[in-house]
Amino acid sequence: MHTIGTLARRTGAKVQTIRYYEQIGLMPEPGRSAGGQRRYGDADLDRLAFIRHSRQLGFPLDAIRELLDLSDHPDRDCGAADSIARRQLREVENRMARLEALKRELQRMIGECRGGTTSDCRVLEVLRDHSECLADNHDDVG
Amino acid sequence: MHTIGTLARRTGAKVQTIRYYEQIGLMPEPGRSAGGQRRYGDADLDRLAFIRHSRQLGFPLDAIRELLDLSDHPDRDCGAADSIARRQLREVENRMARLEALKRELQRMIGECRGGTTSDCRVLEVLRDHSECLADNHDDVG
DNA sequence: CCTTGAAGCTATAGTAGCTGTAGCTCTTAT
DNA sequence: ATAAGAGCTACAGCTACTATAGCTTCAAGG
Ligand SMILES: [Zn+2]
Ligand SMILES: [Zn+2]
Ligand SMILES: [Zn+2]
Ligand SMILES: [Zn+2]
Repeated sequence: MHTIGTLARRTGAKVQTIRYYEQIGLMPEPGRSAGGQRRYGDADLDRLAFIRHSRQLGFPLDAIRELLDLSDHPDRDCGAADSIARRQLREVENRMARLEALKRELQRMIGECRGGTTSDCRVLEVLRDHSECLADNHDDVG
Repeated sequence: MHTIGTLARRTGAKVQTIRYYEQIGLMPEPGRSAGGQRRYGDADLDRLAFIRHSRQLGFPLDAIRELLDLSDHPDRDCGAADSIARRQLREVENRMARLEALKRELQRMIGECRGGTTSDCRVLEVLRDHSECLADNHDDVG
């Protein structure tokens, strides 16, 4: 039996985060000690580790909910799990592409500034006027 | 004189977003019509365009607050503006590096899965056990 | 002048995923 | 018996908006 603090230490999650996961139904309500403190088993530890690891790989909580559900049913087809992972990969690739574009704009405006007063600042000029940008439209940052 | 809707159309911001910027002090309180509706001048339009453009380049609102302040004082040294932009560039580069690492892990786990049931799913195996990962620790996702 | 529909108003709650705080109580070791 | 440390609930706050409800104002057509 583990306390919530032990789970936190073993998984790297904050104590409040574990209670939050319980609140939103991602972690089950655990048993309680005589005094009302949470007591967890090894299965809870595994589940929390799964959640934290998935979060570190960027999966949103509702995707993790589905992944946990699949993981709880060992005889199902794994296609669903794979497609969630592929969706996450596409999401990561999209974000990277957007960031790459931002990076280029930032590098350019920083590189073009020759110092002086803010009235001559190339950085501020670009921010004032998007037509100074390379891209003709920036996608949403997300 | 422009209505809030005109500002929204001209800058791509939502009407509620403009009122939100006013509420947090990023946009000034504009004049009002006899009936109490907001009426903006061209300077407000420029300011909002500056804010939206900066947002599209990923600057957080408090950085934008500083940039606006610098932009409002044309005789200051532009070093401060440049260093805000450089900070933002570093932020973008960090995020990209983290995403690159995630991308590799996702690609690998997807590529290794040979289908079958969820008990054999390589994706779920990796999520269960971080030691299956390439990286020995994933940084925060942010 | 009157009507009508679009646009504006305030206030409030919700989004994602936590994190921090206040003011308690419980556990455990000495 | 006491005291430190950990746990408890409940709630506020974070970023940057977005959506809704229920109302009022504006501008154009008749
Ligand atoms: Zn400069
Ligand atoms: Zn631009
Ligand atoms: Zn699979
Ligand atoms: Zn891992």
